[in-house]
Amino acid sequence: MVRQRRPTITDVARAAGVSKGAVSFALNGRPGVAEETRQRILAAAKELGWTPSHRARALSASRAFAVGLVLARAPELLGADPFFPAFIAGVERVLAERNQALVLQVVTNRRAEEDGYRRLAADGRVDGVFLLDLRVADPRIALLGQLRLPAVTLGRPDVASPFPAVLVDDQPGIAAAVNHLVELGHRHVAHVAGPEHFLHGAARRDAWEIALRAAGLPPGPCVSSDFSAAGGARATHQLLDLADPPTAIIYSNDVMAMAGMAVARERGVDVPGRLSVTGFDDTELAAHISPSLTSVRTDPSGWGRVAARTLLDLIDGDGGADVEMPPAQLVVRGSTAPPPTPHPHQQP
Amino acid sequence: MVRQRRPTITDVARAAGVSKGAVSFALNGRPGVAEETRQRILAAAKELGWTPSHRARALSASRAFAVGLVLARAPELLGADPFFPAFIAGVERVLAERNQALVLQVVTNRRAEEDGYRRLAADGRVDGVFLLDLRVADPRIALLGQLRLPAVTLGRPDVASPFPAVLVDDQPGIAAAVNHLVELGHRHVAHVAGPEHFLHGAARRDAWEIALRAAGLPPGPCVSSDFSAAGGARATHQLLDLADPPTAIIYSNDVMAMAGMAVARERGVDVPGRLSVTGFDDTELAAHISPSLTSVRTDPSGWGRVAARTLLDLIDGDGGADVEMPPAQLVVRGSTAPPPTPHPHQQP
DNA sequence: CCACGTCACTAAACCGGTTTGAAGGATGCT
DNA sequence: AGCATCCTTCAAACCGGTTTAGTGACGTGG
Repeated sequence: MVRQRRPTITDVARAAGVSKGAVSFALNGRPGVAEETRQRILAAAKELGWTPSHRARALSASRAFAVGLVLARAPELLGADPFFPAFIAGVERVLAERNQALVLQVVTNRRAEEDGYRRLAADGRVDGVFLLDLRVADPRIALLGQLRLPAVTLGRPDVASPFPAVLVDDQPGIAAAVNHLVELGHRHVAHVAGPEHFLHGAARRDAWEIALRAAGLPPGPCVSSDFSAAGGARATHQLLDLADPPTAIIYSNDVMAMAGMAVARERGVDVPGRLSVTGFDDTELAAHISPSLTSVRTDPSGWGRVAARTLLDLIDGDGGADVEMPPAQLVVRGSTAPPPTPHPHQQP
Repeated sequence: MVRQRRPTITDVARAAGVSKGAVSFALNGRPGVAEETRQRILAAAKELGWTPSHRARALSASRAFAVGLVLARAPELLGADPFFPAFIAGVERVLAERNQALVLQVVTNRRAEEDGYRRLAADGRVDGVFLLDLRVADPRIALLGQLRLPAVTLGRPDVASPFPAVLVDDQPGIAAAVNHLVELGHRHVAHVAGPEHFLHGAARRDAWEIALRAAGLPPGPCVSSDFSAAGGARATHQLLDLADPPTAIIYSNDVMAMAGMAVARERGVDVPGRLSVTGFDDTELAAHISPSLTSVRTDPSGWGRVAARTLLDLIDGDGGADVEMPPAQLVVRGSTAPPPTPHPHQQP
């Protein structure tokens, strides 16, 4: 026999010989239902294979039981970015436990991004959202406030924000990379940054500069790029074209670092013999290229878990406090080494 | 003045001096409403800033207005896989046009994957799903049939399937890679395959074998791996350890190919001088490593668009036919070259 | 002048849950 | 015995849309 229609709460009520209300109370473990009746109801529900309709519940509770994520990425970057899938995986783990769903929107430019949030809010598809890739003076903070959509930011915004933040500190990782290079003897350490309008891009740039100054060294040249392989290659050419090229380059992500290593190689600049290179993210591939890439290990999946927990707590009305994540760690591999020894006549 | 509560259809009806039903008819462009009245209603709606509640509509229409995607990936692969973000971007583009949402579930093992589909179906969160990474004798086909959940498969299943398929043919791409290598003079072409239980892994392996046989050559050694950099490195060591190592290796994805190139380099085997290498996916990084990677270009974003269209049409009751996608193209770069010339005493 | 069809619109039912207010029955206390 | 109290249960309202059945006004043809 084929089940034509999925059973409703009314069917269960009829089967158990009680009212709809009683079924609802029994299912949600609320007091006011005799234990014996509760058991009878639950048995009837199991018998009929009934699961409460998420749609009906959503309407009744005025809740979506879902959270949203709007992702704005240039199409060419989407595939290469290791952050976003891992972040989502972490988010999912928490959502699954709490029976919530993740509604994803991928857009390819900023204008569409704000529309994405608007749509999620207008439709009431989600109860809250994640705010990633914070930008300088990010307009989305105000937008979400205006849309009355709870949110959690990844990183601390540079504008006043009513939302809890999951604080990821890139600074120690970059500082560790700088110090590692300085200890190896480098005095001329350049940086290939991410886009300047991203807070994390700017933060890594600042961390690089501060760490160098703390070591008593002038910051070397810095080139802003876009996190893509093509961009990393371009930036590397720029740096190596300089009259006084750096002996080490700190890249703001692994993809640019890998492209940079290739550029160096094509130009006959040995890595790490004549140029040391560090990445950021510690992607799986970083350990498996040649030379293997010294990089800063981050934990996007862990951030996702914490961000999800924070957001759900915020939606439930408790919580709302910032959470500090452990700092990123430097993983030293084969792409960093002492700088080339100076020419003999320069030695003391 | 702060708007406390979002307006409902009742508010609009009252403002326009009509009934709820009239508002609904006007909004949905259905006949039976005088043009003048319709304008008045739409004006009132705009005035109040009313958007129909997606939740109420979902309950009433017994539709979720959303589609689902359950993604099963080992955690370590999540970041490196260029396919999935691009696919989703393509999907999103179509969904946004039609005001549908994408509900994502990421799980890390198969057991959880089936539960993922079960949950999506039980909650009625989605009206249909995408079925990716088809496996040999894939149990999910039967499961979805049983759950009465419309689906679209990416690739043609090897079991009877009631669902439309978006047909992606990896075969021409692999064949082109093989032929390219054969034309360069290679006679000993190995393959590093993806996991055997994936249909696309098996398909690429078969394509490699068939193309070699068609060229009158015996298939070289084949090692199954897991699409990860670590796996690609292991497989490459295995192949280079052979008494009669191949002069070319066709990898089933770019990540493994890149790791393989690194292994070769570490072992002092020049690429492409002594070993030619091809990848699959044509990730952005492929063009920016050294030597640049010859690879097979695929179009996951295009597949996503077509898959989304097909699924939405299926849900709407029309369509249901398979769609054939254009074959993948070989992109020749620096990692392939003629094989090393044989030792003099072997020459005629 | 009446029967009939058409059009514009309304009232009410419906989707499937949750929540509230009240009723009924058992128990305890005086 | 009478009354307050507690527990269990039910009926009905509610969430905010869509859809159907029905009503009144109007125009037309016989």
